[in-house]
Amino acid sequence: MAQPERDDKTDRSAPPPSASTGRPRSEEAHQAILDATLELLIEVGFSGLTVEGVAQRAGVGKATIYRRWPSKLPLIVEAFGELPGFEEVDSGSLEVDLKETLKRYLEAFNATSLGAVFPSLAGERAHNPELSKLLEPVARSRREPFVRIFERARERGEIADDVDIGLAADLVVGPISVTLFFRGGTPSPRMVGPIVDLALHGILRRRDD
Amino acid sequence: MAQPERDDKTDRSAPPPSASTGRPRSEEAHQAILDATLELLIEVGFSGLTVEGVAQRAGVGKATIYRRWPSKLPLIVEAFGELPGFEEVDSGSLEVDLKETLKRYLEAFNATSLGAVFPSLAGERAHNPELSKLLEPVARSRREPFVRIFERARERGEIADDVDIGLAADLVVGPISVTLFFRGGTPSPRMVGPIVDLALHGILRRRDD
DNA sequence: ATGATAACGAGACGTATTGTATCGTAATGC
DNA sequence: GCATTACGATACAATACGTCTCGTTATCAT
Repeated sequence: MAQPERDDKTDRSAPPPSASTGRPRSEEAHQAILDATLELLIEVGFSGLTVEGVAQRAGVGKATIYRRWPSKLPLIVEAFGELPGFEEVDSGSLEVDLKETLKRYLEAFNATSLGAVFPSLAGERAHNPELSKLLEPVARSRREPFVRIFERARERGEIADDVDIGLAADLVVGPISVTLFFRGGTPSPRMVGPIVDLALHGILRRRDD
Repeated sequence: MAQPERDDKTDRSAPPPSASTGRPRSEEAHQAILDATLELLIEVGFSGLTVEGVAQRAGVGKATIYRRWPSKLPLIVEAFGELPGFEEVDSGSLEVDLKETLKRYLEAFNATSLGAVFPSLAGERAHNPELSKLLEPVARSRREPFVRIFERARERGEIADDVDIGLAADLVVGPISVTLFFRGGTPSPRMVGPIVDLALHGILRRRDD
């Protein structure tokens, strides 16, 4: 009681600094909470997820959750971050790299229901700077493989020097983003070929068609 | 009391069919509610918006809101639909049409804070079929101008017959969608030129560069 | 062993929000 | 002027968040 209150509201993931004794936190419970969060996030979405529901499914008390995460949001973000990424491809060909990476990108997206979860979080971001900061590395890790593919292609001389590589990456992923967010659909792997062809060669009719 | 209850939960926007008498609904209150909803939607976002807050700002009672909309969601969607669209361009040139339309698209997006509101709604869509249905025409109205631009370009022979026009539209809008949703940024009108150039001519180095 | 310490599951609690219902009042039609 | 319906205000039950307190259990230091 004489202790000043912790005003650290952002990180309860580690036990208090003075704690080298006492019952250790259950790693099993920790993982069960993350698993349950992810399951419910997929099932009922961001706004439908309740901490009570997570606690019940994980078989833990609510306090066990709040001991680790200061609020619902960081819990969701951490569970979200557990989703696996996708492997990069380096075949020596821009077109092959793009098609294969985009295919894996989509497969990871659909297999993990990232497509159902990410929009929920993205929607909250504009009015929640903390969430925005937490979400940034996740978004970046999805973009970087494409940036690297284009950097390698530039070194090989496959693309012009004045092509904005970041923009090229966004152009390739763009139709998937549109399908997901604007149209509310599930991006199909069948989109990959046409997307890459169109992005690489352009929409205009070529003289040598 | 002997009356069967209305199970129509989706439309209270019109007075009950039997009502040709009594005090008419205040059109002033109606508009004040929509305005307040839109203001608050922009200020505090989807999850921060409360019906109580809308009632207070609009200077009406909560019942006046629930008399018109069955729940918070349809209210938000209707307020959202009040946002203005953007004018189409038909200059006879694909490149000019695209750049000018995309510029207006972005200006409308930013001026109306649609960019701050749409992601919130999009995120809920996956777990709310009703919202999905309500959101569809909004999304479609933003896409159709681009589809028409490409249809006219095809008639003029500017693009090949085998180009998927829907995909082309998504390709042009794609980087904006990526910026908005994945990166949480505000799309700048300065993106328009590079986007259209890259989408039209392709990422690959042309032989006649 | 034994005691100090902290996490554990369970659940009560205060606050806030949603959506319903009920006030007395005000506006419109017959 | 009377029936009818909307009005603003507010009380209400249900639900969720986040805090707190139970009695219990696991680990460390001695």
